[in-house]
Amino acid sequence: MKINLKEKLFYNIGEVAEAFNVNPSLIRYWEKEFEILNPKKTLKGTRKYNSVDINNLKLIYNLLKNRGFTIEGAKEKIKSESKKIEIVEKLERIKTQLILIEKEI
Amino acid sequence: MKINLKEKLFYNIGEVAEAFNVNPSLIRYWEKEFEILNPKKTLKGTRKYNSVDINNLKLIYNLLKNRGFTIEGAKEKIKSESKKIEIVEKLERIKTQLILIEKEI
DNA sequence: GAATCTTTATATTTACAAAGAAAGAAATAA
DNA sequence: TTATTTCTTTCTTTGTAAATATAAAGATTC
Repeated sequence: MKINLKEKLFYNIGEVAEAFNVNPSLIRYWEKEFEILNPKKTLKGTRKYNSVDINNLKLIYNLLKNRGFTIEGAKEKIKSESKKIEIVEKLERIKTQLILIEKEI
Repeated sequence: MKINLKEKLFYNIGEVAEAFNVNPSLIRYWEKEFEILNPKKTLKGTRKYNSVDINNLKLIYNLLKNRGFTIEGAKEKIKSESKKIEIVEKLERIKTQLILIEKEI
């Protein structure tokens, strides 16, 4: 990324595209393909990217442009990663439950 | 894979293609793309696949068809994996050297 | 004659870009 | 200020190039 995207709360597609050095159409295309990419839109439909959107874009960019995944492959990867996170969270909750039980005993 | 490829020492391209449920042309195409794929050939040029070749095919198939890599991405992945293995081997050799030195002291 | 070979042509899929319309922003005139 | 013009950006839809996969052709081998 040329420009650093950490000054504003929201960015337009042009700024984002320039930062990633890709065509704006590509950013829109990724939006169609990847569920996680969901920038807010103004009433007239202009996209507004916040830091979460930027991070998701970084993730997608990395998988596609650096790590050599296909779009489908990247989708799967993202899904399985988020599943892993879910499982870890589940285990964390179980852990705190168990600690509580231990204390009661 | 439909058929299990563990009975013979060598298989022809037709058997391999059927086992992976792909077109023979695809197997030849992958051979052009992936250096690691190097089946022996008879004097007349007929390909003979042994277990190493089959394993390499499994690896390639898995990266492309299951894990969603592009061809280029899969090539990179294979390279970086083999580099990892090289490094581990290097470290193993250093370890034995160090043990020898320790004993001398 | 069924399977394989190489080379070349073609189909299919994937990833991205172009085109024309609409909206936004900036400069200029009333 | 408030219209008006002008230039830029973004929109969606459609088109297209590149990558990937397969098929065809003609010759050769099993």
